[in-house]
Amino acid sequence: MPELPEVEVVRQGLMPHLSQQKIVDVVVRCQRLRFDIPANLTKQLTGQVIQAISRRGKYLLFSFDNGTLLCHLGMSGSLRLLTEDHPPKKHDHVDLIFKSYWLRLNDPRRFGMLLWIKNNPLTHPLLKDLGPEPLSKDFTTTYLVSQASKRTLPIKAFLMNSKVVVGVGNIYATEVLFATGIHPLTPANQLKPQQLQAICQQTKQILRKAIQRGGTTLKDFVNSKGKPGYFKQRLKAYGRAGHPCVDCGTLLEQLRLAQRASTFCPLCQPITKQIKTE
DNA sequence: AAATTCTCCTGAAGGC
DNA sequence: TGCCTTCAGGAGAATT
Repeated sequence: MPELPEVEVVRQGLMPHLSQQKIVDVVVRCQRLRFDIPANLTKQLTGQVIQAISRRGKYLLFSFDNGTLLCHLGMSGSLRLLTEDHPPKKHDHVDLIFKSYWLRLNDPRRFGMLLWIKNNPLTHPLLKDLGPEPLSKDFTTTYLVSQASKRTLPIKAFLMNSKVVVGVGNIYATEVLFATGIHPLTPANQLKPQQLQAICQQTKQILRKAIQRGGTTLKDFVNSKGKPGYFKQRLKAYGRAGHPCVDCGTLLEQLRLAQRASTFCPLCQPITKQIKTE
């Protein structure tokens, strides 16, 4: 499932090939994603030149002179850059066709989005309330302390809230809390500044390392060339419930938090006395 | 208001 | 073999 590192890997893979390339046609085979793909997409995009490919959180933004194509890969979406026009496979919903490239969106679970934004994309409802980029200078300990002080929700839900910080999904939130020795249920406002500093630092470090390794491939994720990422081998907690902790050997446990599996080490990430267990 | 739950969707995995 | 249930989850929408 693409989180920030995976989306960034896709962006970096597409950029050198598609920057300044003109779209000659658009094929929409299935328009029902998270939101319906706008009916006028082909008309808006045909003949337009990609000016830039940027990222905001887990969103990809393709900039054109007449607007912005906003793309979210959801859980299972992938963008593949083809150099030949292969016959479409199952769930190959959309093609952006260039002179010598085919950019193909495949999304089995259809949680992704493909939207056309006419005006400044940063004022769009989906983007305007997003929190800071975790790898930017705006994401600081001071910021986290101020945000966490007024919130009682579990730190893991807090970290995965895109209004607090963008791009951190279940995999990386799980890893950050393991790396910092913090129990996922700890209320955000009970964390000490020192712990929030550790969260801030580890978030940056883990995301950077994941990008360097090409992202995390659990099952679906491939970059724009169809290659998987190699960060899965580095995951210490996510997906390892029932396996020994890499630091102390205790069997990792799993709980359910905000509809998501949360794996943690009961010894390295102790629950504090204040936390309710039910 | 903040916190929690529901919802969309398909494919894989497990039970019988 | 097949049918059923459960699970995986990003994030907006709905509800508490």
